[in-house]
Amino acid sequence: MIQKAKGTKDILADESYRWQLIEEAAQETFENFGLKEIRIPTFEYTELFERGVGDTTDVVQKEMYTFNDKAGRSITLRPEGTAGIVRAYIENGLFSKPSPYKVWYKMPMFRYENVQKGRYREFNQIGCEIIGTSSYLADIEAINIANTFLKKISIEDVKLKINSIGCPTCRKKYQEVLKEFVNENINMYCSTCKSRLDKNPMRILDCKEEKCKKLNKGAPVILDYLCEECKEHFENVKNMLKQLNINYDVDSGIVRGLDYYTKTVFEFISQKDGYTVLAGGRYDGLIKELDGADTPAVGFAAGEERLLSLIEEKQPEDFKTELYIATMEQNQMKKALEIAETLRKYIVVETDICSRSFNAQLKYANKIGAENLLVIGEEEIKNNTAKIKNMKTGEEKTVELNADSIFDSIIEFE
RNA sequence: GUGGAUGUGGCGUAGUUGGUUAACGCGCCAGUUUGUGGCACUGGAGAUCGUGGGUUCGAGUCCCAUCUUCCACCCCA
Repeated sequence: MIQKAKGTKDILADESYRWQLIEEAAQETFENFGLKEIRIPTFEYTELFERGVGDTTDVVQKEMYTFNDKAGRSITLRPEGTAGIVRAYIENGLFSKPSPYKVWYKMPMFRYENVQKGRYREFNQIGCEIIGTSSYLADIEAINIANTFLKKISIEDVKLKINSIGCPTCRKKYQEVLKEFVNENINMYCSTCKSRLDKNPMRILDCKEEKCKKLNKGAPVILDYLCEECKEHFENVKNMLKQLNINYDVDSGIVRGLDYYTKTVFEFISQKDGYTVLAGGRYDGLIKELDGADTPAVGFAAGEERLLSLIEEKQPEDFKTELYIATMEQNQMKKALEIAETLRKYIVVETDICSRSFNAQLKYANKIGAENLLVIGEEEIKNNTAKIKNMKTGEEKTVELNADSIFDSIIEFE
């Protein structure tokens, strides 16, 4: 038997409406902030991610779905959204649109990693990008949008953590100090940390090994080495969050695994599951890195599967069939279909499509939870009247055999 | 990439130290019921026991390999 590919998921008809709920909430939230939806290709040339996301990152080094197409071009299924959107921004000359350029998206991402809780190889991200402003107010806007969205889908059990990782200038200074600190005890660190020293020293602070954690005590903190501009930016962000009553913790351990981040980074972490449901930050250097003009930007992305797992207990109502039309014999089908066609402008109507017996039709109507039942037989056609029944209460009513009269009595039942 | 657990009709399970046509509940379909569903009863469809090897007269049961799913590490949303 052919199974679904590892790390993928079927979203069946009895749960797709929960996804729609989240997606509708997302669309509403983003639109209320004036963002419009963008859709970009599922795959790009591999180079985009190597340069955009960073070729030393784990995502690029070991998690990409990369292959050669028939003409020998290296293609990669997008592992994240930002690089592609920035590519589209540059390629389509969107800098000539009113600035800032603000978009949101909802699209599947692909990462070849081992499956575990809240993690799939094909997963869906909902996110946004605000391109063209360096103001701290844009950082606030991003966090504010994220916060509003999470509230709208009733996710309260999350903690906002923020940090600033500075700009290339102050980060360079900091990394030197950090390297000196680590170097004093370098042979006591674990082997991965040793290899991180040159490549990406800030990752060392993120190490989960007990001995490394201990060694890291008293390590210099990036926040103490921010340049004037970065420092002021971060202070402004914190002040405004306070004024807006958005609770946050400053966590100097938040480093982010993608190379393009600068200054403000933030994560909303689930208290229950411990994983990040939404994360983002500023990426002032990315557009230039991808051969665009020097343009600041900020954005975030949320994992839809993770959001969903947090609201699993809450089961909103799926839609129900409001009227089932049963026929005694199939020569009443024409009438049934005519009435159904008219009523479908307003309500959900089902009729028999299995050539079932009258009795079997009723059983089916009951099983799918149809709210009302209309029976059409020889008599009804002759007298042009029929009985309509509320399946829940059992209440019955005689109506004229036309859409208006049927619709009216369905309304009356409610 | 590393480590642990798992796999029997659509779903949830049973299957005794290896022994005849793999069982049960739910669900699905039909009938009892050519004029009203839910209840009940009767019948039916549906499983090469994850896959491939091996041991054996004989494997759902034992051995090996492999895959999936779940969980953890790494990393990330």
